[in-house]
Amino acid sequence: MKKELAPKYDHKKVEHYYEEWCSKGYFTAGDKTKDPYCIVIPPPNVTGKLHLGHAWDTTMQDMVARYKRMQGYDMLWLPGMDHAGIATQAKVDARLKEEGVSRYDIGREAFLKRAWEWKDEYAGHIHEQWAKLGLSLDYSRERFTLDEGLSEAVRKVFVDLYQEGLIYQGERIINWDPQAKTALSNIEVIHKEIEGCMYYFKYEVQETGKQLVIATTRPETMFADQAIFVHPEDERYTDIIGLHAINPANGEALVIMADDYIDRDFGTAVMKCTPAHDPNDFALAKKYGLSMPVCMNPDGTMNAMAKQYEGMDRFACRKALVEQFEKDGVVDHIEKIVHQVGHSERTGVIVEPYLSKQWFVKMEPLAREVLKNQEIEAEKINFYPQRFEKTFRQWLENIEDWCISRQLWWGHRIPAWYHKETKEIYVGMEQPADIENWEQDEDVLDTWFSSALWPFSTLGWPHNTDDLDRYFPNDLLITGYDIIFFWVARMAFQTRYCMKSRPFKDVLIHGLIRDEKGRKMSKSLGNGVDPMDVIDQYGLDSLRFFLTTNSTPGQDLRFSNDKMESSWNFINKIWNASRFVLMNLDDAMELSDIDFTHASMIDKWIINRFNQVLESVSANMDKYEFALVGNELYSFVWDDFCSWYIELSKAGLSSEDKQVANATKSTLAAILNGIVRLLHPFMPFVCEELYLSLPHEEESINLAKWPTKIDVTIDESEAEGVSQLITMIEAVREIKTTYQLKPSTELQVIICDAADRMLSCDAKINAILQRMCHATWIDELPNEEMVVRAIRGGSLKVALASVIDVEAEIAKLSKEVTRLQQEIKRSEGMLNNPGFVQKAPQAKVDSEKAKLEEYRKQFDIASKQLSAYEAKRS
RNA sequence: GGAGGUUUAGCUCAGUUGGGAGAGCGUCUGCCUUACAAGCAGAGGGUCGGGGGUUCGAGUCCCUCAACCUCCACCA
Repeated sequence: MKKELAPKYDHKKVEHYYEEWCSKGYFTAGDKTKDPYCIVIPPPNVTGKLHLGHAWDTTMQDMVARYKRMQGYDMLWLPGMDHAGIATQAKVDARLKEEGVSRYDIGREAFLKRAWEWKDEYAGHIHEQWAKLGLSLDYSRERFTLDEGLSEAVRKVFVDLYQEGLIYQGERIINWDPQAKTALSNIEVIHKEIEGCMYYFKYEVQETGKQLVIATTRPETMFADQAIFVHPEDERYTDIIGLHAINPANGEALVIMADDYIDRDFGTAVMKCTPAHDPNDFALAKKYGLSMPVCMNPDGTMNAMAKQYEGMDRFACRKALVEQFEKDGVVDHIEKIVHQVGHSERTGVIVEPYLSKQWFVKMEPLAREVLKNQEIEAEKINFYPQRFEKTFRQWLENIEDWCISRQLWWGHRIPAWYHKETKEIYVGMEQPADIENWEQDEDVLDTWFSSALWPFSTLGWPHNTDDLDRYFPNDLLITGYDIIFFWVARMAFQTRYCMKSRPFKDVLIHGLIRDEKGRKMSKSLGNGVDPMDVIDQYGLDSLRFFLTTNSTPGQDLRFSNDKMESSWNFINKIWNASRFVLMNLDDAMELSDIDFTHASMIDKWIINRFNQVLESVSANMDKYEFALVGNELYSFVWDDFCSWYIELSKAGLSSEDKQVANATKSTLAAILNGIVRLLHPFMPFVCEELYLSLPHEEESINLAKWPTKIDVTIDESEAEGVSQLITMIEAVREIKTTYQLKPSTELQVIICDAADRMLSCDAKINAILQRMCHATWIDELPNEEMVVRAIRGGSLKVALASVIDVEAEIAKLSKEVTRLQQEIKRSEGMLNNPGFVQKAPQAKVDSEKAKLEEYRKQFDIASKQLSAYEAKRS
């Protein structure tokens, strides 16, 4: 059953197959007669809608999935979403705020109910968008990071790591987000350059009355200062070591201590030590056993240590304190500086380094295992492009312990319980039997703790499922370079720990998508492009082709409306080519009717080109070089197939000889069917429409196989004949343009061989010349001046005495002669070089010899003609 | 302070083991040729950021300089 093809390409009328494809189970994995291939989707956050970056990331995955399916793999592309702890909680908080309540008003249980409602709502949006993007996901295996199975996996990993001593609880300086009121890991802190001040304050040495000047950027933390440090060998200060200085903020005496951590060249080389509010100070305090009081509340306001400033916001306190110091003459001077300050990745507020009790993963042993396995060929994760492995390794080599507890409600609650009386701690998969005597840890785990398990938790781990056995390790992961640390590295060590394996063999890293001006798309700039709008305007197939053919692995991609249009035009071109083919095929034609027995040299030429393209396209697909594939298909379809073959085929189609016409029809049908299959990973919808309209085998292109070489070969003289024909046509067209003749002007041409002997007319070629460029090949040498053009293997001449511009022809020929001389010189140089002849591949040497021969022939013809014109002139 | 990226036609970018500089868009000229004017046929346009080196041969490999960008680590 063939489909009718509409006269005009309209993406909106074509992109409707998705539900049908899903319901027919084309994307459901599990055919055990085939080899498995598995990709898991990077789970999008349930916080919002998918943006163009998601469209790019998932389109590449879909391309691989469709390619692998066509190659005969049992392809599993597993979908899922991430609960995105802090981000989702912030969204739900905001929604509650609109209703005038806070999460504390409604309590943990009711809050979680609201969060699940949020999740359901946004999961719905994401499903709609995945459908719009045409993704060949196996929805029967969809997972969510907070679902029951994944939660079990999370608990098991936590318990195992805890029991091995790789998870511990500790009081440390962590990054505190005072808005979300939770701890953050290091990589959730974005360092941004902002303007600030370096405040220089005067301290009085208690014992001597002398003045010390000490710098700080955060005066409000002075209430928690515990000591003053100088360098032990700093002669300026050696005499005051062991004495005390008065803290101007609260009048307390701070002991002056010495440690070689102090940089003698920085500032005044005197540092105040605030153990609970700075990681370096904390380390010093630990070394010397100083106490570590905290002077702030979790919401970023000052606590009772700040005396009259209690309850004031940290920055308001800073301002007020400095004003007070100005009045009191404590300020030595204030320097405006630009410095890096940590901001929360999610809420954007300035992060407070803060002493707090949290859970940590001890990273060094886990990272070491990953690094060790990167040395083993069968165990390493292969990065595409390779340079990203360096990024990955360097992070693991300099890793710090991972703070995994979050003071949130939305997430996996930490499976630790504290005994109400004994304060004993219990960590286990299940709650203690006598639960009434225990209280569970209030905190939840960092979202990335669960995402780190994604490659195997989604397949059923910790249970031994068939899927786990079959699809793990995954074959490929595709993601952006921005989450190598967040996610790729964490999957690497958690998978190594839990599964004693790499999570996936290959990881393809892509860049970020930017707007037309090259800026990052962001909410604050309001320059985001909604993929759904693009799809509405140009269609999904155009978007997919744009995304995959205008990008280089690992490089950023700039959105461009011009290139979207160009993608659409390409699809339109294929559409029209298909219409042409369909108009010329017999309605009843099936693939089984294809017969190349009487194929012409032109038919063989395009078949040969197709075979070449197929080979290189397959090789580049295997290397994830989608842009190279797309560009090659673009020029094959547009230039070779449409501009040359279709035009040349018109002669064959109108041939009296039925067998010849049938061979041409067969070639048109076979090549176009092959093209549509090669393009299916890029543009599944239009390819389905075309596939079903043309002679085809399967009920859907989703079931079609990746093409194989067509078993028709072209011999050398035939190939030469086509090349010669093409250059003839080009020569005639160029002459007509140069002499401002209408394209429809009938010209008579003669063809000469390399020795300038006139060749007699070939009727078939003549018919083609007629059709392609309104030229007639004649046998008689005209008795008048001729324009000459080099063609493959000889020359083409046209009698144009009345219009020949001798000077222009001389100029043109001189240029040509010079060019040929240079080429001959270059070619001879190469071939006379023993190094080249001995070392270069034989094929290279042969082709160079052939080129040289051709150049010499053309040179002879051109120089002879040039002298003829010159003689004429004088 | 470390690491990485970019620099090629007017614009946006390709250029996979070193072997005659490419595409899309834009520009100029001519065409409604019965698949496509969202098209067809021609044409013009680049000392491949600068300098040096390796090589018979460098956009491609090495060194160096410059400009722009990104990430990581940052100190009171």
